Amino acid sequence: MPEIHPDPFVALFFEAGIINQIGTTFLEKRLSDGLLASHFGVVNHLMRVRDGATPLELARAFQVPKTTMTHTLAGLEKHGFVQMRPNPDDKRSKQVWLTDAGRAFRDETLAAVGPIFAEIARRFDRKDAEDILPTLTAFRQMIDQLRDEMD
Amino acid sequence: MPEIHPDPFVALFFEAGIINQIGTTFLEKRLSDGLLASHFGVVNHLMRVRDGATPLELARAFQVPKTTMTHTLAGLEKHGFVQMRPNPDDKRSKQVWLTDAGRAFRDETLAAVGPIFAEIARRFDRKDAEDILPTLTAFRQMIDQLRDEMD
DNA sequence: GTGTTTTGGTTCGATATCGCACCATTTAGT
DNA sequence: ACTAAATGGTGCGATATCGAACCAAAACAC
Repeated sequence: MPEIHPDPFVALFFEAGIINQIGTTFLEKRLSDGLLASHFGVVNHLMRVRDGATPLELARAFQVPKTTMTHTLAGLEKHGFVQMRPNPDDKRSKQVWLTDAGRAFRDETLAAVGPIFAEIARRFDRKDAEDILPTLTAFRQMIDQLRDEMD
Repeated sequence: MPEIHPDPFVALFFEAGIINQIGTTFLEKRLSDGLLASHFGVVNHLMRVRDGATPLELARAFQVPKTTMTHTLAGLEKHGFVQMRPNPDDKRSKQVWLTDAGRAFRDETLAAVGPIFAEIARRFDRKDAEDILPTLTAFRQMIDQLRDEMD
């Protein structure tokens, strides 16, 4: 099943879909309770990009509808991983802050998936991955922009 | 929000997730009724890779659980886009065959998304996409293999 | 300043996704 | 052949996802 695509852009979307699917499965197999890849994604983002982000910023970062983010955040709050506070700059808005439990959750998850990434590094040339990354990121930014222009 | 990743493999999964998300949204905005990207994906696969594939083959091609594929196929059948027939080689199994309506659905959808890909091609160097594709595909194949070895 | 529009967020309902348990058939072991 | 294990598929239940409608606050008219 070679899955030959006439258009490289179509192929890009296809490969992204499969990689995402497999990556999500990898991650969720290592998570307990009712925790999902989306939960980890948000916690990770808060830790590495900006703690105290607003729900809408998070929704945009992951390109999901804001209703989806509301739901994900409710789950994180129920687990005690984040705390929602009012946004001092805008009374409509909120801020999402990590708790110690949230940081611990992130560390544990990273530890749990560590072996997978170690195995991936064993099987795939790290430099090859680094080489394609700038182009892939540029592509993502471009369609991101295109999406913004379309509503 | 630069979203800097320490590990290029992590970054690959991240970019794949966003690209998949945006691509799915692009596609589904152009679909009517209750039709989803997953429906189009299956029909497209049947047309371009192998008509008469079994449900399990399809599930593996898209790396989704077989229950998900059962559900997707039920939707396609309800729309009259595919027909399920018993597999003559294995009485447990089935074959999924496209109908004329299914082929028409695929053509209409391709026409509907055509302008998006035209715009993408206007904004991104096709050669750049072609250049990274082999590495991206190799990466996908590797994690695909890794996943198989892990259950 | 008052009315209009935009923006941040939630509620609600429909349905997609997926794990678990199950059945039927096929394959493997001996 | 006969049992055990593996495989293809479905039913069911829980929950994630997402669009539509909504509310409140903010930004923009003028």
